[in-house]
Amino acid sequence: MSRASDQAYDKIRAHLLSGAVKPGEQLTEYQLAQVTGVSRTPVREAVRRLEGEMLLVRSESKRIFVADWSRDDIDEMFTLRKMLEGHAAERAALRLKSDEIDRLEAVNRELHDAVEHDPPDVTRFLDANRTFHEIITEAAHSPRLGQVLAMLVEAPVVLRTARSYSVADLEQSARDHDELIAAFRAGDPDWARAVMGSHLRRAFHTFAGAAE
Amino acid sequence: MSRASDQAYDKIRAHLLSGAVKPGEQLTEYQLAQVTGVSRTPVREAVRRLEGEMLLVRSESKRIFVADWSRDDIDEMFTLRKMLEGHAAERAALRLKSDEIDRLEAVNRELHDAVEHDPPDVTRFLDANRTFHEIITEAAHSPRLGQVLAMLVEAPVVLRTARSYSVADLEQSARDHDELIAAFRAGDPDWARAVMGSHLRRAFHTFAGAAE
DNA sequence: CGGGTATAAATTGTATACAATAGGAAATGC
DNA sequence: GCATTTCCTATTGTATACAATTTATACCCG
Repeated sequence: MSRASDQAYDKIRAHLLSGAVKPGEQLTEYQLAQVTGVSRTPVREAVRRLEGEMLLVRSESKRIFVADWSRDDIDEMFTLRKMLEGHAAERAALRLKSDEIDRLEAVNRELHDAVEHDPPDVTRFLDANRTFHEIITEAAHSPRLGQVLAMLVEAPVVLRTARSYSVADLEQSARDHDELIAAFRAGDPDWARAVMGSHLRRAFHTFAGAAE
Repeated sequence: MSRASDQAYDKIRAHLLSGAVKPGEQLTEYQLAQVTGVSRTPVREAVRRLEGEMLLVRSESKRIFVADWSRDDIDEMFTLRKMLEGHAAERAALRLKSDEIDRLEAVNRELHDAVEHDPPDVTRFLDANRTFHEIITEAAHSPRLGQVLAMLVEAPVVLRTARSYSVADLEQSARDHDELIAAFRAGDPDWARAVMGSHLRRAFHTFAGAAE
């Protein structure tokens, strides 16, 4: 994509995920143009993208607001992710080559490290986690699945500042990934789907706690 | 919705679905601005939306092309729809009130009429079909599911000009809908999901024939 | 001729000015 | 004092000019 609108997208997204702006808060194109240092034109494109990812929403009168997620919203979203990522895991189990699984293992080692750090490095955890899931989605060789998931995956992360991740949750996530890798090595699609399902359901309860 | 960008969206979309432009064909913003009668600015927004719905794609160098769907693409898309609309049907079976089911019946009568017309009125069929599925998605009360499905549902219709719908296919579709309505009346989510699954799989084979 | 390079054309990307619209505040009437 | 209308301001929407980038063409040299 274009340079300025990408820049705007990255900056606005980072801004939202940093927690510097609160859910429900209004944003204006002008304001975002100031912050990102580009004109309103590319800002508009970035905003549209972020709307697509449901990090921003528009009021009836087209004003821009930071998305505000209810517990039901989060439940719904994880239900969809469970379906779609479960499917992705199934396909990945049938397609992943051993060197790709090696890569998953490397990413998950990184993730383990982030968890064992004191205090746990949540940002590094989230980055590694994202990469881990992206590799699986990628391996499913299903471009539309990838596109659809892209708009679902990041959304709840906007809430991350609202909660303190418990070390136990992070550790369990890392262990889920370990088991997922085992399922991939075994080439067992049913196993992979099942692990992915429980992994995401647990994640839901972690996030849901933050939205009460 | 008389905003220029909405106008542009509707016109471009209709243009694509009319079959006036062929899959793989390049379009330019300037050209689309001429056709739609608005400036490039709203055209760009419309194009971005249609990209999101995967009716348009961009080359590596950001040029705009009419999406070209392979048989595998269509398969993948119907697989995703089966998952997501199956889920929607399940939820709808638990939530639909009898007056809403009445409405589904009315829409499906319209659909039957379109099929029995000689020759079958494919446009009316597709409109009624879209409405039918929208009511179900709506009844699922899952906004994100709705958003995700919106980008999947229309896409293969761009291929419709490439095939002649067989009357048998259309009739079977109408009967599938009848059975779906029965499942809703019974309030049986499993039945609803199963019918939706076979309905969409059949639809896949219908469309897949067009993409060979 | 063929290949590579310079040049022109086509296309998308960005900034900015202005238009349209919605929201809020002030003024008015009762 | 409260509701309603009017006007002003804030915000989004559109057109257009220009910049950047990519593709196509023409040209030169071997």
